[in-house]
Amino acid sequence: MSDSPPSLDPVQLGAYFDLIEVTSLLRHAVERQLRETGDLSYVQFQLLARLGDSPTGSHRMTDLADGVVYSRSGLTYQVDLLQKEGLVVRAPSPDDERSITVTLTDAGRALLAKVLPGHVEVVSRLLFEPLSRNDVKALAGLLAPVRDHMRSMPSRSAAPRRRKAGA
Amino acid sequence: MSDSPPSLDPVQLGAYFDLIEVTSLLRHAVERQLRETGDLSYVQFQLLARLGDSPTGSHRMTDLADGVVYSRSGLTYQVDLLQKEGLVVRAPSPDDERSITVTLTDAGRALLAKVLPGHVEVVSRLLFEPLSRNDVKALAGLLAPVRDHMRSMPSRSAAPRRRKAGA
DNA sequence: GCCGCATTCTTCGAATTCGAAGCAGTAGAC
DNA sequence: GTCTACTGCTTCGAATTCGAAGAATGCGGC
Repeated sequence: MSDSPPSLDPVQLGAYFDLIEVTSLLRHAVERQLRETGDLSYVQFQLLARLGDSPTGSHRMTDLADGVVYSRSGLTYQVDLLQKEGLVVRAPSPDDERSITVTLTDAGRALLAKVLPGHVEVVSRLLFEPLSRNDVKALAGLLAPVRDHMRSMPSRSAAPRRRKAGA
Repeated sequence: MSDSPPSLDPVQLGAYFDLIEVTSLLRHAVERQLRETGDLSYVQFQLLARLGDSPTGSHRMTDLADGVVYSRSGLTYQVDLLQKEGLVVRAPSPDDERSITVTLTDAGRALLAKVLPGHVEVVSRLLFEPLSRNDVKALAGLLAPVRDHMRSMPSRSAAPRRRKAGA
């Protein structure tokens, strides 16, 4: 009951607000650049980037969705779009017939290469310009544990599917 | 023109990715809590919170939109919803007939008070649990300049910004 | 005072987003 | 082998989001 303070202290509040505000602004700016340069949304870019980072150039649908924190159905929609543009290919997984493996095509890799410089430029200018090398190191050092912590938290509504008329 | 490096160094990349990932996860968790506790979306909560923070309990539409980094039309839609629920009221601005002043109602303030503890709880648990007091201080110290920097950047093909410090 | 242009908010259409429900494949118990 | 629960993906409907265009007001120059 009284475990959690009724409010955050001012420093926490500031950090929280700034975090939300900074990423909102950054996302906005990045989105515009991606739209102009390669007609991509941010999610689409994230997907291509993740695939590009993979040694095999592919990932399962579920892993992609979890990776970019997106709904399954939303991912289906986005991968549909990317496939229509010829940027990725879908193929059934060899070891598990249920899984779909999404793979980056050459066109996808090319588009990624085309948008990347501008993307880097925006992020550098907006996010990193006011930060020294040590600042960035400190920031990374602070955020990594938070990310791990969040990823390790139970999903809080991991309610297993309900049986109808159970009980 | 080719001054910008072709890529970010690994530390920068890590900080950038973690930033995006952390806020995505946090937003997701917060959104669920708000939906369950008060049937509010994150944007709606942000709007109520901003109004609640204001000494007068009100803001102009434009300032709200800029504050939460949202499109004008999107804000119109959201304020419509909030007004239908009786959480805010719209009134023409006294000094500028073009402006609409949005004001928090008692019901809005009550709902805000109702959801706030749970909100604080989620943020504390997810974001601040792995951080020491000094960590939080450091994080706030790093993000504030970035926020200021981003806010001061020209919007890159948007309307000429109108900076107003006073109020 | 009057005109041209900027600012504010809304309406509109199109695209995206999510959750719930459904289908198919897999794994473990017996 | 067969049954039951679970996982992975898609379809579907409803709600949200944005940008462009439109209507109304304010501002500056003349």
